Amino acid sequence: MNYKDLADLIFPDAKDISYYEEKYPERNLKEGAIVTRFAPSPTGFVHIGGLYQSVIAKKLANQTEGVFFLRIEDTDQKREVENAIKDIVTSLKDFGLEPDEGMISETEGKGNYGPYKQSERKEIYQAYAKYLIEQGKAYPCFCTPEEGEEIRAKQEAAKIRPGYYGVWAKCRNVTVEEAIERIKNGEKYIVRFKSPGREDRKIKHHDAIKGNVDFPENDQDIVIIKADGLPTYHFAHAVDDHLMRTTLVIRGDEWLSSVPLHLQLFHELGFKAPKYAHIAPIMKNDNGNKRKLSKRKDAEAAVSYYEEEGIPEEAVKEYLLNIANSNFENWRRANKDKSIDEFELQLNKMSVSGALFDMVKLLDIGKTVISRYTAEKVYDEAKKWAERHDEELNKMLEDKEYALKVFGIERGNKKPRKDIAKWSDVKENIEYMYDDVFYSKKRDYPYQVISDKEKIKKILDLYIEKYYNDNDDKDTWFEKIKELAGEMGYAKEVKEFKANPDKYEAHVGDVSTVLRVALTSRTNTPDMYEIMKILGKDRIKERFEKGI
RNA sequence: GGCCCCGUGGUCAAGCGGUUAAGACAUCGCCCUUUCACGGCGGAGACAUGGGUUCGAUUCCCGUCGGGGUCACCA
Repeated sequence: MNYKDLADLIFPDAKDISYYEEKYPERNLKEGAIVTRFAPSPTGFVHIGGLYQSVIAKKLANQTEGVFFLRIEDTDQKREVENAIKDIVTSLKDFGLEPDEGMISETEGKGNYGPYKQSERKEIYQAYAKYLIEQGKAYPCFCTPEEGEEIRAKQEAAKIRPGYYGVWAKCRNVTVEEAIERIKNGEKYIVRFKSPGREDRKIKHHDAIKGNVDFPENDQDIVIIKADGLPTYHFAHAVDDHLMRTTLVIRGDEWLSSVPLHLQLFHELGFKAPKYAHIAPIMKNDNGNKRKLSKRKDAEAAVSYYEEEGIPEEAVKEYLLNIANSNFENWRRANKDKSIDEFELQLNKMSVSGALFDMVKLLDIGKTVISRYTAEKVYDEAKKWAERHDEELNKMLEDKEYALKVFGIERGNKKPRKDIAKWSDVKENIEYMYDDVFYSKKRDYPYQVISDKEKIKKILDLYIEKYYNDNDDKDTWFEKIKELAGEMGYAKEVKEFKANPDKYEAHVGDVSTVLRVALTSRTNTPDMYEIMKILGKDRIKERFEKGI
């Protein structure tokens, strides 16, 4: 009896691997094209780190006219979470990161290298596991999980390196005959890789991001097929990325230390190994210690958070690109109107260690991104957000024509307003332009320098009766406020006031403040001329009457 | 603990043996301005540490300290 008999006994129905090799041929792409993927496991919501990887992967594929695909790694059925796949697919779509190939919904895949869900590839993994067994490069292991723990405990007690290797790999030397007999007797087993590695030898790895990294060879006989017949991550990675003809594996750097194993697997399977790019995670400061953004502790770890807060997808992507390649910022400044698709990402410029997540910076980018939008776009996005998250704002925005005027204030000129960082800022920013909302809420009138009620009333009355005219242009409009200041005995120019502080009680700016506060109940607003234009005389008058 | 990686202002980071050690965000001041947001100008603020190597180290080497990752029938 030989390895072949053993392999046939374990996987009687498995196809010969030549079947798959022919079915999934080399891709016919131009030289240098990168085939890469996002390969999450469906264990919950999409993490910002996953989005980060996807942004990078998609960009690299696009830049090189390659392929970006989505593969679902669901080989651990215990951890699977309902709707997770749907969530992954829609998150990518929301951020404009649709894969060229791979899963496009909970159940459907697109492309010629599928299935793109690992649980549907069971027979493929088994074919390759069988192939390894036939070659004596893998073997059935009869150790129970409990025995495994015992071995580990002994190793820890003896302070030696833990794991299934060398003399500890009990089943490695079980003869074919014995193995066959034990299997026939119904003994439970898993399949392990027979590692040809030696811990005292080094391997060299060149990572596209981390650079040159040397490791000891892998000598662990890791399991490749679990008790449930599904492969472990390592084995599935080797088989899938070979068969899907991946050229560049982009993944989190928690995988870096598995590289020796993976390279060995590729080698023993007779595959050409892909290149690797291990990305440093996005971190968070936690009491002086850095740690990865955590799904459990940090709201901002979930991609859905950004949608809920109304932070534009574009801002999130720009921020991520910023972390990826710090020269993005310079590029952006030099190319204000270009699409980020035109920016060329370089892997070797990526940071080797993890960056702290900076919400302040993200929001700053959000402000800039939104300031570039037209009133129409601001309206559309704000409306879309309001429909999902803010009923009151949604109602305010029903009158599109009016909303467009409001959003049009100081927008579209060379120095557009930068006061909205995220859609959830919008309501607070515009609510005073809506009578219903404005009058329904409790308002303070924080008058400043001129706070005497009589004087305020006089200013307001004079202004609306004598000076205000719907048809004034901005210069005339302001000229009149100056005249009003003069009539009140205040300085018509701020400079004059500053030159003669004792001579005047107040100046034109203070008069403006009175008007502004009466109008909006706040001391800070965008351009008051434009606000008055939109409000019109009747509403201005009404506000003056109520604002005293 | 073993192995691997990393250590430039508060944060993200240029730098790659000789620099007044860029830039961005944040912060402070001034200017612009009827307020604010913007914009402009300016300020403060950094090479973890100790040894080497060198005419000269932020840069190269070693140690120390600090941080991160990994050591599953999880990915």
